[in-house]
Amino acid sequence: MAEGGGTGAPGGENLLFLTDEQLRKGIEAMFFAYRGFTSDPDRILEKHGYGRAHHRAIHFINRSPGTTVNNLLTILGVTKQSLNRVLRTLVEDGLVESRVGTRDKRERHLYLTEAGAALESELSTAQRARMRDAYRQAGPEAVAGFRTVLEAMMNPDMRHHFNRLKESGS
Amino acid sequence: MAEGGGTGAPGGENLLFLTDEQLRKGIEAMFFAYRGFTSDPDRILEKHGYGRAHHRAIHFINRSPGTTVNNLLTILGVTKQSLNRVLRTLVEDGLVESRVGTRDKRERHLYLTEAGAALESELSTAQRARMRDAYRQAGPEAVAGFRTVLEAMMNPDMRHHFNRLKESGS
DNA sequence: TTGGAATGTCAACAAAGCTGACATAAAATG
DNA sequence: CATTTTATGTCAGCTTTGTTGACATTCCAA
Repeated sequence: MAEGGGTGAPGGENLLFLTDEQLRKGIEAMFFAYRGFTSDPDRILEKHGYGRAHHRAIHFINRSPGTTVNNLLTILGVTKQSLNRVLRTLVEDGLVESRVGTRDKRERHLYLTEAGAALESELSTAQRARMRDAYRQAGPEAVAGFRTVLEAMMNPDMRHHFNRLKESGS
Repeated sequence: MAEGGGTGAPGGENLLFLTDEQLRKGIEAMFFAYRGFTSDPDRILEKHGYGRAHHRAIHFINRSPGTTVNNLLTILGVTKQSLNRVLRTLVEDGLVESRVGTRDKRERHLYLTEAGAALESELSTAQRARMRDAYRQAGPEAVAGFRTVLEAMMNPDMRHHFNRLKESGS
């Protein structure tokens, strides 16, 4: 029944990792890590005259070829007007093809062109390389924990999108 | 000598967690989780008529009271002109106090006022609550892994700032 | 004391978010 | 079948927040 052994939390668990100070460090870690996470793609995008918004569109079009504007919208969580501006430049530049739907002509189905796939590959390769280095340094168990916490941090509808993407292949 | 056992990687380790597909999922998890991470503060900020940039400034001024504009600049990784605009509104609104340095009059030292501390607390409480829930769901070992991977993902100079912040208290 | 370096501010511009208005196609309703 | 309502996507204009360029002040070193 001793309280000094590190199990003084309600429920009998050790909750030292839940102190405000620990949580604050987690918040800052998230902030700084996200900066690292985006820095390599940002450099590449700048070279091509694009921004992070273009990257996101390209990523998810590659991930779900033939997806509609509306579907992309809910995944990205931006307004259609904002997405539209990005898509327009990508279509104009020949990186994305927008095909009018056959069943429902209101919809546009989006595909990467060869050039679009090339840029996607360049971005993805760089971002995966950083992820791979971090994973390798941290080891498999840390990676599992990383993924668990990230998933718990998502809003439910984001988690829904995330899990749907998980099922499909490349 | 069967290759199907999961130890077919060079070096004799199990590197299944480093497949392109795993890395891609990690990338997407990072994207969706960051959205969740920022969603609560964003709601609060909107209520007060501020943006994410204000939150970042408030957070790090609270974390290092008396910090200079230049120091804040390197931590936030934005241009001084961009930061200046944000700081000006915070000073005008009475959330931040900017004192001319005594030793070096070129410098401005930044402090939260009482009102600034109140907003910081509101933002921080919300963000910590989400972090706490995620940590609690995931458990202490997952949290350790989470932190390890995030730190490995940072750029070296960001990691430097991160570790310097860790040392100081609240 | 004078010239350069560091710090911070002002002005103008670009990227990417937002709301509002609108055109077109599909679906629902009479 | 005609008409209204709903869904999807586009165009215009505004806001936030990033950028570079020009500049004032202060410090330091020659």
